[in-house]
Amino acid sequence: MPELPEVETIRKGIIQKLKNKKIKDVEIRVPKLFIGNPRDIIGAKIIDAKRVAKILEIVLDNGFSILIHLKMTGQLIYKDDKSKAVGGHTQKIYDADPPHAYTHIIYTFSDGSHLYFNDFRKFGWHKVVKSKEVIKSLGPDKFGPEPGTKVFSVEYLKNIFSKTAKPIKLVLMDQQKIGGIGNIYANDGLYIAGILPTRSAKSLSDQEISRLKEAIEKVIKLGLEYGGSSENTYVNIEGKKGRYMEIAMVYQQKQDPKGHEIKKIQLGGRGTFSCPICQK
DNA sequence: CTATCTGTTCTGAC
DNA sequence: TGTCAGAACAGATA
Repeated sequence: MPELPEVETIRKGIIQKLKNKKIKDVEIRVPKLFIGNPRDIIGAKIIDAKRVAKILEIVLDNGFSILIHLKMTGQLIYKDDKSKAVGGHTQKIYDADPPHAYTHIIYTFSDGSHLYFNDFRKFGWHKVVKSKEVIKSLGPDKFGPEPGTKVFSVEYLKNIFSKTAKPIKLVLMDQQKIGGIGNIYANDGLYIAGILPTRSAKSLSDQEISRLKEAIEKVIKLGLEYGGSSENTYVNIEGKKGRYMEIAMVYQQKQDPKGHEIKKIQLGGRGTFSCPICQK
């Protein structure tokens, strides 16, 4: 599932492809993944797409929004009647042209085009809520500031880090404290900053915190530039993969860019990668 | 075949 | 109230 750069890439795609489209119908094949009343969105027009951390919000012209979380393996793929979403020859069903066995929700627009939601693990969800109640429905204090915003300052980080002895990597991935960072960018961000993922958050010096802030913002920016990471199933709205993994420094790598051997451990149940030479 | 991974986050036990 | 394993699910990989 996407992290901030992946979701942001999809958000841009939605604006590009879906703006001003009218929802004619929605087919819900797996009811548990769709929360809310489909009647609230049928006949409405898409006017905007926003993002809260890793959650997408599709804004409609009738006062409702569709919130979408893709979790680990969710995909949103847009197809008009003539285009093929996924080019070329594919062996796996999951990479095939939707709809297929893992397509769980299908939006049909009045011009005959479709938006397909695929998710083979079925962790993701769609939820219809009033646009005004988006924050309320997600939980007002559930998302910390996002990298790249004014609130995401060295001062803010100093404050939250000083309060916990947990490994720094877990704090970076805690959505309540910081919004949008997942496993890939946490690993690579710490590498760029030269800080070991296991370090206790409160042990970071002011200088390290400032380095970490810059590193996180840099790695998120790289993710955006490369259209996200496609280690496994992530694709953008046109069904294309992102290229961040081509430049990933430690995440899922055997060696860092300098040829040092990377050490892999488990931290909070997640694969954690670091270079014992470059990170202290 | 078995064990262990996987871009996330919520829940329930202690 | 904080922390942590396990759950939700369906593969792929060694």
